[in-house]
Amino acid sequence: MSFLADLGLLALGSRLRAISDQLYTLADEVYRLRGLPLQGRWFPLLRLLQDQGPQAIGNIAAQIGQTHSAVSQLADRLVEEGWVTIVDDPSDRRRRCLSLTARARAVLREVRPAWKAIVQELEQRCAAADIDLLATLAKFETLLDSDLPATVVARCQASERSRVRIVGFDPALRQHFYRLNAAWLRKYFYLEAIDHRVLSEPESELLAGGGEVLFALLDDQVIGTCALKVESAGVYELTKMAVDESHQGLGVGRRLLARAIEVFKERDGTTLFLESSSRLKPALALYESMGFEHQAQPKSDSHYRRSDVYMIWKDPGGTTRGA
Amino acid sequence: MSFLADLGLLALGSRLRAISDQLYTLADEVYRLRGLPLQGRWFPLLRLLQDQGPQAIGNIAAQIGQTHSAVSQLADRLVEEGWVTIVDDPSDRRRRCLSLTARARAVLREVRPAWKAIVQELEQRCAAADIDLLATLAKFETLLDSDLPATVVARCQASERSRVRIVGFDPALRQHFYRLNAAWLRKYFYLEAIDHRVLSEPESELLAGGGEVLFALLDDQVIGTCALKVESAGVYELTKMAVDESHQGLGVGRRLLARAIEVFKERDGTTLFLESSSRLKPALALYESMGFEHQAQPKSDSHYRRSDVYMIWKDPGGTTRGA
DNA sequence: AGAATTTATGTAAGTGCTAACGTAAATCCT
DNA sequence: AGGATTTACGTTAGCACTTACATAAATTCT
Repeated sequence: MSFLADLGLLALGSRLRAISDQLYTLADEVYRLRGLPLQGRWFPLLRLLQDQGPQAIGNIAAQIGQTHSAVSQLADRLVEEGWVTIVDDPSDRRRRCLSLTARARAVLREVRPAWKAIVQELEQRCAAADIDLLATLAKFETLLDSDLPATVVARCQASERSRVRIVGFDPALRQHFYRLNAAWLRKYFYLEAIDHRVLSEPESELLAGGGEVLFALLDDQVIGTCALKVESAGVYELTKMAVDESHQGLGVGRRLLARAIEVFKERDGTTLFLESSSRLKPALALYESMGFEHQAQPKSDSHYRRSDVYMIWKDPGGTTRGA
Repeated sequence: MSFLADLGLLALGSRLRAISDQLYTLADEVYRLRGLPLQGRWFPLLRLLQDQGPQAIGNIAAQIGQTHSAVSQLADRLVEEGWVTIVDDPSDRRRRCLSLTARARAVLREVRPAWKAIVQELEQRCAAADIDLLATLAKFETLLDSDLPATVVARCQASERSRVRIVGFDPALRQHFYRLNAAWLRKYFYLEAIDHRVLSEPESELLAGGGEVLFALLDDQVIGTCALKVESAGVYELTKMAVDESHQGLGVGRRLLARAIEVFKERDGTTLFLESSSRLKPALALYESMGFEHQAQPKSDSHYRRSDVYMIWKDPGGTTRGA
């Protein structure tokens, strides 16, 4: 069991559930020893009826934090065992009001001292251990209220963002250059012959001519890539940009692009262009934000049938973004 | 839901269970958003296998605080879904060791950042709320360890003891004089004719002759009774002593007896005797401890067929016990 | 070494709860 | 007023877990 404790906040669910079960069996054991024909799990419902009089099922469910189904089923059982009766609400014939039987009220009067004893004993032990569990729990509950999952996921992404590195070509990663590009090409279009050739042999098709292939790594995982191809002296094409679908939204594309532009500048390129498709809205938005400008007429000698967009990079001045 | 909070420590079980469920759905939601094919409930098992290598089922159960059945069933499911494999332990052919598949290990590597994000977010929020939930919980867990139910029941009894009052005869309680005595008589013997007469009409049979009938009340509930009957001038018989079965162990009998002796003294009685049966060991022990002494030969003119014990009270001196 | 006990696990049945669906009654909307 | 929506509840199926029992292997005890 100490393993769960070692895991800390991660195993909190399991630990709390275990404590919860312990508390229920504590109550059951006390009831049994006192000869009270009661079950610990009935407590919230019975106590609610005792404190606040007859209640409709949905109402009870809301107050004790369970579903109406649970209350409905429990109610059936308690009726069977003679603890509550169900009367139809005359003012609203959908509702069924539960109320305690005389016997239940009598037993509950007898149970009261046991409840008191449980509370007192727990309070005393908590005081001795110098903890205020109720206050701590109350705060913790409110802290779970707001939109935790989204916040956690955002935190995940921030951490990933900081773990992403952009690196140059490495033969060991060649397969990923193919894999990442093939994935999106197959999704939106289809692989053309030229794609297959370039993706399979980046060394001869791109690097040999003075181009570059970049990879984005998340730890040791390849999640994105893009390439620069030399079309003619000083004229570079940005191409074969792809980011793994499950890692989009991390800004990987932007960083690949920024690095490609750096490379282009380092090599004193004169023109940087790209060809794309009007169907790829998010990609186009990225290109625009990085300084690419749409050209009125498409490139005359495009290699791709899918491309209907032609953009040329204009240096927007200062470094828009660091690496 | 605030109803549960109002109940404080009593509804702790329900609240903890609710929080536990919330935490599981938090984890599930995070996994879903990150595209991880994992369930929150698998975490303790998978994490254990990841941290400590292949483990036998019983071992796992002990570490994660569940039954072996639960682990066995979960294991079957995880095997079906390709997360773990089961290999028989060669050194002990009863054991089946679970170990992670390669795929599971890969996925778990990917999950790690999500775990980290969850922990960090919760830690941050806890810090902001100025609570140390883990420390509080750890203390609370140890505080549940020792024998709580028995302690609580003892506390109940102590409280009842302080709420017990001994009162004189009241016509409104006459039925209880019959009820309490009939209960034990039917259990150990049977009602003799004389019993029925005395129990039905205590006023004429006991009080009219200068006797007394005492009742023990727990709040407004009659849980014990006993009577003094005048046999002849100054000679009193202690009789019709009965304590409700579910309220024995509270010292009610002792207090009834003590009060009866007081009454006997107040009325300047000369002899106080009782008749009983050797079968009623606990009662005899009480009589002895209060100063009654066994007589060698039984009373010659006993009214009861069941009685084979005859005791006479000898004042042990100082007041043994207050009321 | 053989019998008795303990240990490790599987299986079946049951409990407490939820999600998802369905239905009747009430309410809202012109 | 009459149709659309909402509300209150029941029902079913399923999950996670438990208890109780069964069984085979290991261990202990003479």
